[in-house]
Amino acid sequence: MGHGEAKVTTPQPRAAAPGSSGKRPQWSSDADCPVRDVLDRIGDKWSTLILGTLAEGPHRFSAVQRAIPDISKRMLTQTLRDLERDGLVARAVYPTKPPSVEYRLTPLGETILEPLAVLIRWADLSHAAIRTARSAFDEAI
Amino acid sequence: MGHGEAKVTTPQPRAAAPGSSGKRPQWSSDADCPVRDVLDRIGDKWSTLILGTLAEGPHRFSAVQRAIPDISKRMLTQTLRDLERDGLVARAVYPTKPPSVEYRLTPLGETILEPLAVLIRWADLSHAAIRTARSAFDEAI
DNA sequence: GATACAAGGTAACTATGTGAGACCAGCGCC
DNA sequence: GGCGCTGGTCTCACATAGTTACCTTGTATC
Repeated sequence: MGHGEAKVTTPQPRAAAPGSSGKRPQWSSDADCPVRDVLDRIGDKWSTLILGTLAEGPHRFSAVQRAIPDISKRMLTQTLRDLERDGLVARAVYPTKPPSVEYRLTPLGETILEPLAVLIRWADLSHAAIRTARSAFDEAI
Repeated sequence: MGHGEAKVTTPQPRAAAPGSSGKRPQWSSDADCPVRDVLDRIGDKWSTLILGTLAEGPHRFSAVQRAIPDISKRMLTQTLRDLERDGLVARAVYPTKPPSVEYRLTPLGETILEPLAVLIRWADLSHAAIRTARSAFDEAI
């Protein structure tokens, strides 16, 4: 069945906060809030780095690891699996002499690149101000 | 995500990704990478919710807590402090009968609203596809 | 036989984020 | 005096994220 070997770690649904009640603005704290979903995905330590790497084109497992030297194999595997589970990354196994596995962005995965780029642009523009504010705050203590 | 001190991993200069034409991508895994800074800030559980609440106007401490019912006082205080430290939120104390504290976005804080809105728009558009992919993946196990 | 690579799996451990809830100050109220 | 409100701080405990290290299967190389 596709690439899916029968052995996969048990998927752990991310539990969310108990239901809130009352008005819901566009910023909802509900469990099924899509924002929460997205931020839980890209908010971790490695997802954006991996997406950025795959944005340059398909990579094999070890190629991703070379591109992001300080990631451990375990986290690379796990993050890749999570991204695959969410349909942002596709995994293809080629039965070459040493079997090689290739990861690439799906069409859906490509669409997150632009929102991410907007955020990155903001980060680049603002990080000087943030660092200044941070220093000022820390010295004011 | 990293609250408090920035956890500095050993900065590793990385070579150009294989297969790419030597262009330096904006996706760096360096420790002082602004993207990491931003995602560490907004990637946590409450920051975006608080920013969204304050986007509607200044709020007092307890008003924010009413707007986000499932946040604990501890996390509210801590996240507000972190946002203040980064210059995204300003804190003003008024010596009223019970002293009241008002939080509002700084001009810098206002500027993150748009990148965030772009991301939220993507999340809204894509969360159906993500959930579908997730279900398919989970059942393929 | 020993070593290395491919792409992982797994266990043991640590670090951190988050939550629950007690406690604190000053003030008003009855 | 006792209770509640304001905006916090504090400690304890837990669950999850993340790291390190060692294991697998098979082929190729030394």
